[in-house]
Parts: sequence; structure tokens; C-alpha cells
Amino acid sequence: MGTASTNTPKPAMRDSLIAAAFQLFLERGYEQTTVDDIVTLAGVGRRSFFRYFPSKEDVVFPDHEQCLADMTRFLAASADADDPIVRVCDAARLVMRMYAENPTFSVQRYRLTREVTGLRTYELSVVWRYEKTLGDYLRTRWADRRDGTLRANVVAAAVVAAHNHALRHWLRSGGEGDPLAEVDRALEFVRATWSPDAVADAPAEETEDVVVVITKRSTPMWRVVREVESSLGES
Amino acid sequence: MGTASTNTPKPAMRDSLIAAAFQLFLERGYEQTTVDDIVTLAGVGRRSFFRYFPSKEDVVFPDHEQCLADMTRFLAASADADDPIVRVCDAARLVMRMYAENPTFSVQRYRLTREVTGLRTYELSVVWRYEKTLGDYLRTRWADRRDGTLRANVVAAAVVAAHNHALRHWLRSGGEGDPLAEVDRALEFVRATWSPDAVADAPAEETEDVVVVITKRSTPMWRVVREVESSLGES
DNA sequence: GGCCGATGCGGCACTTGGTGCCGGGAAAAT
DNA sequence: ATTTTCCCGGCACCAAGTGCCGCATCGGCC
Repeated sequence: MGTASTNTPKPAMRDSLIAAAFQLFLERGYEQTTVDDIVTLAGVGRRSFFRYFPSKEDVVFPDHEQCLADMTRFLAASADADDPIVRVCDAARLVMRMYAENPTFSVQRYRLTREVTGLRTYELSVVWRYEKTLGDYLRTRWADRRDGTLRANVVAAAVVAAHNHALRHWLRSGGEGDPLAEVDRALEFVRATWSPDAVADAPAEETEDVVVVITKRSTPMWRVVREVESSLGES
Repeated sequence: MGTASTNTPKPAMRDSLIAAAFQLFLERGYEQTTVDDIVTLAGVGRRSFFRYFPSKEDVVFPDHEQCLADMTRFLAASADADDPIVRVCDAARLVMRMYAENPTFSVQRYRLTREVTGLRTYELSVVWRYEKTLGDYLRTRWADRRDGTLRANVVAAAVVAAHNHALRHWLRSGGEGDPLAEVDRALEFVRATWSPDAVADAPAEETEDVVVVITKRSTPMWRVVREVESSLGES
């Protein structure tokens, strides 16, 4: 899974357009760069730019469409057994992984989106699509639950907010540190607030020798013990 | 407070532009209406439109700027005594009240934003400013708290999501029923998840309901139990 | 009452993002 | 080798948004 399957046969022109665009954006700013500037630097026709990118803003977020498709497939391939909240948290990790793949590119783009209002707005629409995808998944999983759609919307928003919190902290630091660990911490906060104190499905792969159990103060001690024991027993 | 204080001296032209715009938007669609169409119907010059509205989208959301200022003032006028979460929930109610003031207008706008992508994106940027305002407030209130900014971001997102849930449900029903009651229900869900169910009394700061236990498989169980118990005892 | 400055409105001219359309050329199918 | 298909480039064009300037109207001030 991860980053496989999807084919990008010959995106030579597309990549050169992205490269030319970012070169100009970084040296003279986004709004000071026209599409004509980009295509002349890339040596292609103006019409071809809009063939690969529906708008000028799209060239700044070239991989989000792909990532969104990955998330949709990931959620569609989930079983009824696993905790929905854990599932959407894992889905959010997919996005963070995409950012972490190209740290320098992500940081450069972050600086752009912070300064240019239009780009921030565009990013908002992208984030909204992620949130909607997560919300739709939770809504179907909690169709029978009381206040299921309200719960789905709130949890989806919380997951996105936690993800963005970790992401922005990492981007502001210039791409230092482990973004995956940060998003794990943030998402764990969200999971702990809603998912019952069950440990859920410990990653199993990542276990090593350490066992993490999260519980609430109100949980009786014998349940905590049983939770730790079961966590030790499996995997 | 509420809807007082702010002065709108002579918005004659501004109002006529809004009226003309919505008339055309509703009868032939947003994208099929040019700014020239609006100004000719309103009987004013094209340049005047952009004097009152920085962009074509702004005419669809004429009162959000005012509402955002109201929310900012409302949060700034809060005391340290009241629960921050209750405060941001009340702030969200302000927005719902604004929508509820003109039901038919709100419903018409809702239909537009559902169909036109550009308007939905614009609305997202408005919602983002609300969420940022709430988040900034919570951040300062929880400056000393552990994971204060993460908590602030997540709670702000949850409040906005709950508000939007109630709002959209009301708008989809065509403006029937009491939107204030609906948003109360939704916000109560959010408040109950974080703010201890005590309505007021015990400050009980830093209760931190969640306990994280990290141990190794090799650790004997009695040590784990003692660790958990000591963790529960302190703080 | 006559003069004058500020303010608001309208009319250009212009830039830029974005689209429809068509012609040409290279590759691929036959 | 011919034909079909697909990709690219070059127009022409539309609409959003901005800068600039002229004009009118309204207000204060002497």
C-alpha cells in the first residue's frame, strides 16, 4: 500500500512546470509571478499549463489529489472490526507521511501559504475535502448510533485539527524532528478523548518491547490490569 | 451587546447592490451573473461595486465581517472566572444568532454555497477565521496548561464543527424549527466531552482525566499496578 | 452669497487568470 | 506508407479586479 499502485506514466512536462513555478515563486513571490512567466521559463505553451493544472493555485499542491484518493481507498478497505476512530487517525497519518516525504518542498510551500491569502484559502478547501472524507466514513460507521452524524463531524474536525497542529509545528521548525511522532502524540490525544479506554489495536508491528496503555482515572484498577495483560498477551 | 453599537450610516448603495446581486444569483445562477449585470441592474457604476465589496464573492456574505468583529469583542470581554469552553460555545451561538436573524436570506445563501464551488471555498475561509479566533482565545486561556495549544486547536475545531452541524441541519430544512435550540444540543455534546460535567463549582484545574501508562513487557505486573496507582495519587 | 476642499461616484484603460477552438505534428495502430 | 489519435501550441475571447482621473455634489468658511 503506502505509495504504490497509482501510475504516473510520463509527467515530464508537469514536473518541469512545477519546478519552474516554484523557482519563480520563491525568488519573486507568488502573486508577482504570472502564468506566462512560468510557461516561458519552462519553455512550453501557456495552454499546456492549464492542461495539467486547472488553476494557478493547483501547481502549489500537486500531490494532494493523489493523497486524497489514497485516503479514500484506505478507508474503503477497512473492516467492521477495527475502531473507527483509530481508523481515521491512521488515515490522517497518511497525509502526514506525504508531507514528510519531501520535507524541503513542504517547508517551502508552507512559507508560501502563510504569506499568500489565496493559497491559504485553497489549502483550506483541500483540508475540507480530507475532513469530509473522514466525516463520511465515520457517519456510515455510526449510522445507528445516537447523534451519529454530529459525533462524526466533531471527531473528524478534531482529527484534522490535531493533524494540522502537529503538521504546522513541524513545518514551522523548518522540517526538523520526526513529524510522524508528533502527529502520533496529537492524534493520541484525540483518540483518548473519545475511544473508550481500550487500547484498541496496538500497531503490532511497531511494538518492540514497550507497551503503552491509556486509560482514565475513573476506570477501576482491575480493568487497567486486565487491559495491560491483554495487551501483553496478544501480538 | 448582541447586535448593537456598530454603526452603518448610509449603506443605501451597498444594500441595493446586495439586493440586485441576489436577485440575479437566484434567477440565473452565480457564475452566470457578471458584475456588470449586477451594477446595471442596481443602476450604478461598475467601479462602485468593488468599492463596497473587494470581490464578487463578498457580496454573498455581507455580514460576516461584522459578526466576526462581534465575536472578537465578546471573547475579549470575558473574565478569568468563566469556563473557557462555555465561553467559546457562547461565542459560537453569536454566529448562529446572526444566521437566525434572516432565515430566508440564510437559506437562499445556503443553496448558493452548496452549488457553487467558489462560494463554498470562500465560506471555508470565513469559517476558518472564526475557528482561529476561538483557537486564539483558548490558547491564551490555556497558556500554562500541558498541551494547551493542541487542546485549544482541537476544541476550537470541535466547537465550529458542532455549530456547523446544527446550522447546516437547520438550513437544509429550509429554516424550519429553532436553530438556537439545535446548536445548544450540538454544543452541549462538545462541552460535555471536555468540560467536567459539573456546571460550575469546583475549579479542579489540571484534572487531566487521561492517564498514560508506559511499561515494558518484562516488567512484573505488580510494578505496573503500583506505577499506575502512584500516577493516580499525585498531581 | 460666493469660494473651496473633501468625498463619492462613474468611466475608462489595463493586467491577469481561465476557456474554447482549431491547426499542426509526432507517435501509434492498421 | 497511410490513417487515426493524441498531445501541444497559438490564437481570440471573457470576466474579475485595479489604477487613474474627471466630475459632481455637498459641506464648511470667509
